[in-house]
Amino acid sequence: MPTTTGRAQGVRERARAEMRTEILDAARRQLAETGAAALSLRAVARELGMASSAVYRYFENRDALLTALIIEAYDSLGDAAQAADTAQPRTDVLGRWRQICGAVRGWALENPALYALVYGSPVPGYAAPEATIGPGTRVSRLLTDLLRDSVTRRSLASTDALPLTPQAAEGLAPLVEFMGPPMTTDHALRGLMAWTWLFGAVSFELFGQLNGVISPERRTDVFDAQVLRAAGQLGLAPEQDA
Amino acid sequence: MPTTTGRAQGVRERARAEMRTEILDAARRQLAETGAAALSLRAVARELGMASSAVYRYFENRDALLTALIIEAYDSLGDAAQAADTAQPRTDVLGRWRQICGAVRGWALENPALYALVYGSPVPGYAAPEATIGPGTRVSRLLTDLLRDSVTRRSLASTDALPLTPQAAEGLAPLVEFMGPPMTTDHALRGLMAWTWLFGAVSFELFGQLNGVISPERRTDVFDAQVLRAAGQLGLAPEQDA
DNA sequence: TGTACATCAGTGAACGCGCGTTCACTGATGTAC
DNA sequence: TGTACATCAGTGAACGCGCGTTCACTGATGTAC
Repeated sequence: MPTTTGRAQGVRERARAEMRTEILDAARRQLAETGAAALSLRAVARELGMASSAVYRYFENRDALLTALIIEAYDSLGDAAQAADTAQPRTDVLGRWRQICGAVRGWALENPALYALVYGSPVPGYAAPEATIGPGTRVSRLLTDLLRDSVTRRSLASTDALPLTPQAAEGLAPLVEFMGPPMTTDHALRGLMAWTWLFGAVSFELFGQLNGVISPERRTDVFDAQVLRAAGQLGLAPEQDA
Repeated sequence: MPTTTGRAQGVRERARAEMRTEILDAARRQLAETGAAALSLRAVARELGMASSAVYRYFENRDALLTALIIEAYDSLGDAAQAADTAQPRTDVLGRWRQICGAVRGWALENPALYALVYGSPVPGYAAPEATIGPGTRVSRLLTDLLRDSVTRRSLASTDALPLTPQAAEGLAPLVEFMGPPMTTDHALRGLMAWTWLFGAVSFELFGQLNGVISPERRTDVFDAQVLRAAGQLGLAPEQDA
């Protein structure tokens, strides 16, 4: 029945969208202070000067708010990493790897609460819905594409593939499929380790595990050094590997 | 004034200690269900059938309970890793590395809530007191000792030390000191990456990041494969490195 | 060994607080004729 | 262009709940003589 004029509804919809982002902004701010588990609808509403019940016009419940924040986080991180990637010449795979790593770390340092939300311990009692899966794989997709470019350009040494048990190869099968041809099980294992290292390094730094281990003012330098070594182990910088 | 007979007080003290561990047990159980942020003194007391105020006879407040759990977690993990280490011949550095990694992962899978407590996102509003620092370094200490044994036994190749910027070396200085002589900056960087990878891998598995990436029933195999590769990169298995 | 006293574990009520969610409502904005 | 009606954002009170912490208390256990 709504034979929308388009313009008029547009105004209301725009107001709705604005209010929605205002709520998300406030929620993001609060996340930083209290953590995901203690994120409170009422506090969000309070910060915006509105009745807590009004938030329900925009989000079905607290979990829906959390889900929106998670998707936002994955998307924001994905954007940052992708921008860093495409700013490099496509052929400069080492440069792309370094830029992606730096972007992931930089984004995490700027948005520690959002990072913890998606890469920290799961929020108890909250099960991430399927809608978060897609955005969650954007960084992996970038790394995969990078690796594939390396392989097809022959700059990834194919000679030093190491042996693997059949069981391990079987376990890596979904990842090989995600990577797509012509990627092999060996590429999958290397990529998995690089990916694991990258987020392990960022998590360690953010979650305080490096305190007393790496001088705070030199963390970027140490991170960069690790990025280079990881590139060698990935096979991106053959002259460094062995 | 208390000219303790020793025996009598011993009874009371033993009862105290027992009650304390009962409270900690209940708290641990609850941690698994609700997460650290939602850990509740009242719920712990309820589970033990006592008044919530009684808990204050044993722990000054909620944070003190959390601190006790954190120390317990670090100690329990440290025990597991140490037992795995010492079960291997001291000269078998590769075997020790594999066992330590397996023990860390195994402990984490058995105690996911405790693992998340110490290696997950920090609990908002809770600042870990100094008492947690010592127990927190036990695994790093094991890995460091292992690396040193490798070096002194010459089974860690010293020829393939890669270049490092002075800034990165400076940042690694506290770690080099922690490792003690004769460890170098290169050893520190390698050790840091292995340590980062290990906990990154365990966190990814526990926090659900491997869902859809590695077949659940083959995760142990894939983990073992990574452990071997990491050993090569660490320099523990020279025949695999390069 | 027996008695007076001190210590201390545990109780239960109370404090003030914040939470998620529902619901009947008001009033402004948009729609249809 | 003007009017009757529908839609919908936002309100405020209420629901039932759980939380950490304090405090005066009771009664059992241990201590000193």
